[in-house]
Amino acid sequence: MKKASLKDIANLLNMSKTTVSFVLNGKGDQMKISKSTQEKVMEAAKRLNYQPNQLARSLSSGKTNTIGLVIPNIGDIFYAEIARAMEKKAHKQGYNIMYCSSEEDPKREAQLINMLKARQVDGLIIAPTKLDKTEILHLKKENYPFVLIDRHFPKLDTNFVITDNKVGMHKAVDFLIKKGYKKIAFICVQNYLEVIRQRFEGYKSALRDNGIRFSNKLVKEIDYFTLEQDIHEKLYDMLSSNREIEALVFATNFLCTAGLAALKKIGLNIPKDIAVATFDDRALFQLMNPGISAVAQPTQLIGEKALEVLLDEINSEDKNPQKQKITLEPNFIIRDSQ
Amino acid sequence: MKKASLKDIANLLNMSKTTVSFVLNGKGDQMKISKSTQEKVMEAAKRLNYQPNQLARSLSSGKTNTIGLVIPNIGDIFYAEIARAMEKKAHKQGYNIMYCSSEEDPKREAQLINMLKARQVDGLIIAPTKLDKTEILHLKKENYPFVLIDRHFPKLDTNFVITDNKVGMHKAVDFLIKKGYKKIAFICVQNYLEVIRQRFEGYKSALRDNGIRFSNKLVKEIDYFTLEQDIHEKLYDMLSSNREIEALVFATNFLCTAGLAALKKIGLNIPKDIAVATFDDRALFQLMNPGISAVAQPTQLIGEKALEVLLDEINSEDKNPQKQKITLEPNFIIRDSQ
DNA sequence: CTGTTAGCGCTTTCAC
DNA sequence: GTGAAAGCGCTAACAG
Repeated sequence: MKKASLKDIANLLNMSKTTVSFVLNGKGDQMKISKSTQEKVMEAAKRLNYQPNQLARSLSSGKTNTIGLVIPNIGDIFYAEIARAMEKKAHKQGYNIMYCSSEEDPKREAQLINMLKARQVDGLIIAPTKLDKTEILHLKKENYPFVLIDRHFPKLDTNFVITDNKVGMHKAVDFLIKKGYKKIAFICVQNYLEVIRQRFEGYKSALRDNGIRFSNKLVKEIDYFTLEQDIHEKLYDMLSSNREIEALVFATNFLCTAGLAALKKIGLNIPKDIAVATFDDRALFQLMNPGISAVAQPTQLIGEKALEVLLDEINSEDKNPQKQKITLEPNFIIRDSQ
Repeated sequence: MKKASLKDIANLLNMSKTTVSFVLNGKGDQMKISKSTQEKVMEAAKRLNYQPNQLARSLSSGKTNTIGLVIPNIGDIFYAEIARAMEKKAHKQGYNIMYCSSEEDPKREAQLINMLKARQVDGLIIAPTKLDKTEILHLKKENYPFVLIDRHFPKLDTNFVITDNKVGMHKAVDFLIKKGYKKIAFICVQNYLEVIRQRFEGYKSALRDNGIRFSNKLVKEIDYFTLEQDIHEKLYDMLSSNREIEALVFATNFLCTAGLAALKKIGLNIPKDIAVATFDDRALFQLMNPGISAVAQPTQLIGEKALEVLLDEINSEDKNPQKQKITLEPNFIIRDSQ
């Protein structure tokens, strides 16, 4: 049997589509449609198993009640958690999320954004992959509602929800120092993004606040593409030429996992031989032995806030409302790695 | 500036929408539209930054080129990998995936399926949460194209792509036994699905094949909703009251991660004090120390196959084609946890 | 080669 | 209280 449409049920009941539409949209009373008519409509709808066609509805109303989410990688638990929190909240407000994973590919990201726009999503939430702003500038120019998460462009006036990378790293390093560690090395990636730069700032400021002199020798930049090997070499060199290094702070979770593997190979014991802390928490760090202390970002809050900001903008009367710039504070989770 | 529509560019060029539509859809040559006209159209489209409205297009054509994917949990890497493989393949064929996570809630699942249908997705791929078949029966009755993954209903004639759970678990347990372990406990969830039942079968058949007597005492059912706590208590009870248990086999990856955390708290060393193996692999299990041996499902294949089957059905001339039932064989990956 | 026209299924204004 | 009719933006059969 073919799917029933508004028209079908109108025909069946010898009424107009208008009436049926009103009733089905709960505007029956408001439009003063008689109880009996309303009942007939509801009954027929149920009997025909009527399901409104969202496409038609959206085309007509100009609203899809869908928001698009573009993240670099669904497989990454960090983004998965954000997505989940967002979805839950969205659902409560009658919105659906359309997730897309750009797989860290800027081209794919651009495609996805366009696909979502073509599908007329009411707004976008994006964790941009690259420093390439063109796509974002486009959205801005078109006045398309969107909010950036995780990463943002300091010079652009856009909505964003990020975590305070500097503060997070400061917390970690400060804690180590208070624990008595003084020679603390900072391990990061080469050619780093804004995010990493801020973490670096946090590292330096923690040293400064505690009266410890910063030394460039304690900073190691690792090549992302030969991660495992490079980190092993650099750590080995640094640790054997500089016996006094007491702690390692990693700028990202993947650096930490690679670094831990390297330490294991080198034969160093945590925390006996060397202390460790990292930015970005992972289930792994909790399960490991010893547990690795980590700066955890408030993923749930990020997801919820981002959605909130977006819906604010979507539902705003103001055509071009003030952009909301939200920076959340991360937590340092203390485990047994120092 | 308002978004440009087909009509806008037709008006601008003093042509009909038809012509413009044909050109923009690449049917220009086929419709023998003059080169000059085509160029004019393309140029205007570019200049106006024309982006077709998919809603309108789909409403008119009856095709959305979107397929809906309903999984129990995006946060689960198992589904994330399936989704990713599927997405990649879909993209190549010009389809988009709309992911939805039911959060293991049957009500939510039903809602999502209906939402996706309302959005006129061309087909559905579903990892059903529960044993309640009503939603699935509905789809079947309506002849809506869909394929089940991961879990299925043996008695229903539907497309599905699953892995052979029994064989997978048999491989794991058999390996442990061959390694010399005899007292092997099976840890699963309460109220389990068909999937778990099959894994349980695999466990029992491996014991049987090796002449080991099955004991109910070695089976622990954990409450999904208080996982962490419950698994800790039950493992603690079991292991302290039954010192001879030599190995733990987990029925799912989340049971295993929770179980490992519990073992760590209890203070047991793997594999010295106790051996471990699990169904479902995760990156985590490889990174950990020791690496955890695991039955790996061919997630990528599942994703690709499921999509293939679905597209077959969608594009089939036959209104009610033969259902494809695909069972893939999992691998047991040996690491250092025994 | 290009234009006219009738939908797709729904919303909503205006009229009776 | 209810209906007619104009659109939303696009496709595609048909006409010329």
